[in-house]
Amino acid sequence: MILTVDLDNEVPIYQQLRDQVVEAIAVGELRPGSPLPATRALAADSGINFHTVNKAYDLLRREGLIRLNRKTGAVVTVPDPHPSFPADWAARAKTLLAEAVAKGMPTEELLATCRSVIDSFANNELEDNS
Amino acid sequence: MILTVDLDNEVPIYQQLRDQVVEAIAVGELRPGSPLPATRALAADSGINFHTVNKAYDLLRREGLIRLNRKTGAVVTVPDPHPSFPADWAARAKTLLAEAVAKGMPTEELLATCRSVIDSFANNELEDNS
DNA sequence: TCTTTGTTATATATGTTATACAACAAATAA
DNA sequence: TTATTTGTTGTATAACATATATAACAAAGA
Repeated sequence: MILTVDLDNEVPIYQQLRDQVVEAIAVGELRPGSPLPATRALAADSGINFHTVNKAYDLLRREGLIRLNRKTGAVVTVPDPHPSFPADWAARAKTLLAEAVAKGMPTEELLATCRSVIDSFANNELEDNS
Repeated sequence: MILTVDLDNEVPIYQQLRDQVVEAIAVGELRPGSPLPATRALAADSGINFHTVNKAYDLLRREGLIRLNRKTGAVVTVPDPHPSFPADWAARAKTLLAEAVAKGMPTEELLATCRSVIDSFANNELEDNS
């Protein structure tokens, strides 16, 4: 599990860490039961404050993606989706898709991009099973 | 052109306004040449400060979606996409799609949701032509 | 001239982000 | 038992983002 931060990026550090963990779960690099680095270790390796890592882990915990305790550290959980998640996600997807349409991207290209990204997740999952 | 704001929403007001304009352009409710409300008028109608409206309009201008001048006010422009836009957009789409996959949403449901949203844009465009 | 429009400037209040230092509690290893 | 490692919590500070308030300027049109 390799996590990196870009201090020059406008995206907050804790959000960068959160996004990388989410993508790692999506591609199957992290599965239910997989451990994440200890907050202090990750902070030292990344050259950032451990409170910032703490905030990223707390966000992931509130999203229901990881579990935290003193015994095992941070561990990926089995997904337990809220009933409202699909609708909430669709609303955010609408905003993102609208931006692309407003900027003149053809709708076929939008769907092709989404399909390509999703396929890249699935393909990585298969590779990890080998 | 009806714009509303939700002060209890965690999303910043200027971002809410920006998102609504983007969606209105995507569905064809706003087209190249369409005027937007004057900053002071919109601020008064929404009960917010006109500087906040100003910030939303400035963001839309920097995104290349509207044009601002003293004569005509804020006007929707013809989309002039940057060459890097599709790649940048794909990176953001990846983050959003990864979240849904990590939360256990089936990939077919993801694509179906995207397709449904895009279709809703296209359908509204046709309705506006009548 | 008067009004309307965008534009710019300054100031204030509140919330967010990130860091720093410190201490506590629980589990594990020596 | 002692020492270490882990997550957890607290306070403090600095920088930046968000939103409001008041004010003034410039350009176009009625």
